[in-house]
Amino acid sequence: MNKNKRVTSYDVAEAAGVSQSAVSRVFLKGRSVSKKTREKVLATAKELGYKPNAIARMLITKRSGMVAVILSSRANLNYPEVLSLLNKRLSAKNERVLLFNLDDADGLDDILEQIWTFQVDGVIALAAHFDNDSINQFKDHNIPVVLYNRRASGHSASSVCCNHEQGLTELVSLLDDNNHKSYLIVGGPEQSDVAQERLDCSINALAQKGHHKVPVRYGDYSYESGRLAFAEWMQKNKAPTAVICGNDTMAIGVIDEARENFGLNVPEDLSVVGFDGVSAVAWHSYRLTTVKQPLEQMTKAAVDILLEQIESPDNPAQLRVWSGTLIPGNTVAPAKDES
Amino acid sequence: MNKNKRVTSYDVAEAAGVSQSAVSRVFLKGRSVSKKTREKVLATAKELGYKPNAIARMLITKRSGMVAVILSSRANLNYPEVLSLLNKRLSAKNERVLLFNLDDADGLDDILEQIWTFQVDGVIALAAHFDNDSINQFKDHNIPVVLYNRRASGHSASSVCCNHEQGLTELVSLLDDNNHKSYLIVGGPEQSDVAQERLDCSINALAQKGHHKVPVRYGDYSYESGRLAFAEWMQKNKAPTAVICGNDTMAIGVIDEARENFGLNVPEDLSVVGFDGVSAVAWHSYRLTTVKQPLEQMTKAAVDILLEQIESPDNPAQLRVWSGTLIPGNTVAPAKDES
DNA sequence: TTGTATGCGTTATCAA
DNA sequence: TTGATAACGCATACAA
Repeated sequence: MNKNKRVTSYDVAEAAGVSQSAVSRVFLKGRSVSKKTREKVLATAKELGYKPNAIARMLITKRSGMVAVILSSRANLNYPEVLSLLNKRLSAKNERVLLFNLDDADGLDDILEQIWTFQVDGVIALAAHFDNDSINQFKDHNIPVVLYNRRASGHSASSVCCNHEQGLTELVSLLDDNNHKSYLIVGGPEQSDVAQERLDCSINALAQKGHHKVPVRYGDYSYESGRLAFAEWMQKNKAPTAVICGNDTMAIGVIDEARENFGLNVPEDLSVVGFDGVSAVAWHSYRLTTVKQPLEQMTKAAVDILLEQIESPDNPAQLRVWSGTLIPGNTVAPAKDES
Repeated sequence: MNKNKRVTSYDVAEAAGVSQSAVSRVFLKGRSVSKKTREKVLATAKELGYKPNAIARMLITKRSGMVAVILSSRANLNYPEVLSLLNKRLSAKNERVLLFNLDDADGLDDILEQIWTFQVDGVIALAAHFDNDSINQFKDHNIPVVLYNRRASGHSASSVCCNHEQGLTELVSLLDDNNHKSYLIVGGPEQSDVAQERLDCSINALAQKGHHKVPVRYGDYSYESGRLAFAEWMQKNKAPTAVICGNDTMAIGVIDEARENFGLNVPEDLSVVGFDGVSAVAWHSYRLTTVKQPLEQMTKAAVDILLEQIESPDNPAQLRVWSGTLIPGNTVAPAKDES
C-alpha cells in the first residue's frame, strides 16, 4: 500500500524485470506481447496495484476519452432520462461524460473555455442558450459537436431532433377534428430554441386548419408556470376550449389550474395537449394527450454520429430527425357547441 | 486557424519573445509576472488562440480538477435535482463532474477501475449498490469520497445524510395521532441501502407506537411499482388504512391505484405518506404528505466536505445529518372507525 | 517480440 | 522578475 506515491509503469517494469514499454504494451490491446511476459507483467501489476494513468495517456494520444454534455437545468423535464441514456451509450463506447450546466447565457464563455482546455473528444449540447456563434467556435477548435433537439443553421454541426412539426401537426389535427375553434398556446421560455420551434410549429399547424391569431402565453417549462399562464389568461379573457402547451409539465399545470381554480373539467370543458411524453403523463390523474419523443433512438443516434465525427472529422455534418409518437391519452374531447 | 496543430505555450512564447515559463506563469494566479510581459503574453495568446492544456497540467500538478459522481438511474426521482445542484456547486469551486452510472452491481468494478485511472480528485457516491468493501478501496487509493444518503460503517468515509429516522418518526406519529391501526409499508428496492434504512426506520417508529408485524411490499421506486405493490396486496388482503411508502413516486402510484382500481378515496378511506419532497408532491391531484430532504444544504455540505478532504487528506471522516421537513399535504386523515 | 529513446504540454525548481 | 531544465507517466518509432 504505497501511500504517497502512485505506482507507475516503471515500477512494474522494474519489479517484473522487463522494460517500461513492455508494460505499456500489455495494457494496450492489439500489441504484440509474448504470453510469458504478459502474464508476468499482469501478475506484478496486480501485486503492486498498478493502474495505467489515463491523464498521461491522454496527453500522448490526444484523446481524452471524455465527451462534454452541456445541459440547462431548466430545460425539459425529460433531460434526466436523456442524460442517463447518453451516459449509458457513451460508456459502452468507452467514453466518459463530463458534465456542464449552462443556466445563464453569460456562463457560456466560461464553459466553452473549459471545454477547450479539457480537450474533450466531442460535445453533445442540450442547452437552451446556444447561438450559432458558439457553435461555430467548435468548428474553429476542431471539435465535433452534436446538437440535441436544436438545428444548426448551415452545416456547421450535426443535429438529432424530434420532428416537432409532425408532432404538433398531429396534435393540432386531433384538436381540429374535435371541432375546437378557441385556442390558447402556452409556450416554453422565449430564449429556448426548442420552445420557439414548437411555438412556430403550433401556430403554423393551426393556421393551416384555418385558426389564425391564436393567443400565446409563455411559461418556463415548469408546472407552476403552466398554472400561472392559464390563470393570467383567464383573468381577462374567456376560457379557450383547447390549450396547446410547450411541454408536458406545463400542460399538467394548466390542467390542475383549470380544474382547481376555474371549475373546468378536463377534457369535457377543456382539452389540453402537451409535448415530450414524460413518465408523469401516464399518471391516472392526468393521462395527458401528448407526443412522445423517441429518446432511445435519438440518444443512440447522437452518440453514434458523434463518435463517427470523432473518428472521421472530415465527414460532413448530418441531421437526423425522428417522428414523435402520438399518445392519445385522455385530455382531448370534442369541443362543446358554443352557439 | 491552425487546423492540425494545437497552439502550445511554446508557440506563444516564441511569438511574444519570452520564455515558455513566462507564458505558463501568466496563466497561473499568484505568480510574479511583470505587468508588461503579462500584457504582451496575453495579447499574443489571444491572437494565436492559445488555451492552456488542462491534461498536461493535470499530469504535473496531480490534480485533475474532476470529481466523479456515481449514481444509479433507478435511484430516487430526486437525483436529477441533486446532480444539478452538485454540478453547480462543484463548478463554483472549479471542479468538473465526471459522471458514472452504476446500474448493476457487476459494473461496479469497471467503474472503480476507471475512477482510479482518471485520477479524479474525489468522489461523491449516490449509488444504491455500494458495499463497504468498495468504500475501503477508495481509502487504499487515497482518494476522498463522500457518501450521499448512505452511512459508511466505521470511519472510512464521510457521509451526508437526511435523517430518515426523524422524518419517518414524524410521519408515523402523524398517522398514529390520526388513530391509524392498520398499516402497509411499500419499501424501495431491497438492494438499496437508503431503501433499507427507510424501511427499518418505519418499522421501528411503528413499533414504538405499538404497531407490530406491519406487512411490507417492495417496489423499485417507480410509479408503476407503487401501483403494483398496492394492487398485489389488495388481491389477498383487506385494505389498510394507512400506507407508508419508500419514496414519493411510489406513494403517488399507490394513491392512483387505490383511487382507480379499488374505489378508495385518499385521504378519507386511505392515508398515504411518501418521502423525498419531489416537485410532483405539490401537484393538485396529489398534495402528498411527505418529508422533504434539504437538498440545498445536503449538496452544499457534500461538496464542502469533499473539498476539505481533498485539501487535507488526513482530516478525519465526518458525518453530517440533516432533518427533513414535514410537508403536511393532504393525504392523511383520521382513520375510519373499524368497529 | 523486446528494449531504447523521444515526445506529449504543462508546472516546479532553481539559479541568474 | 525571468529563463533554463527537469519532472509528470505514458505511448510510439525505431533498432535490435
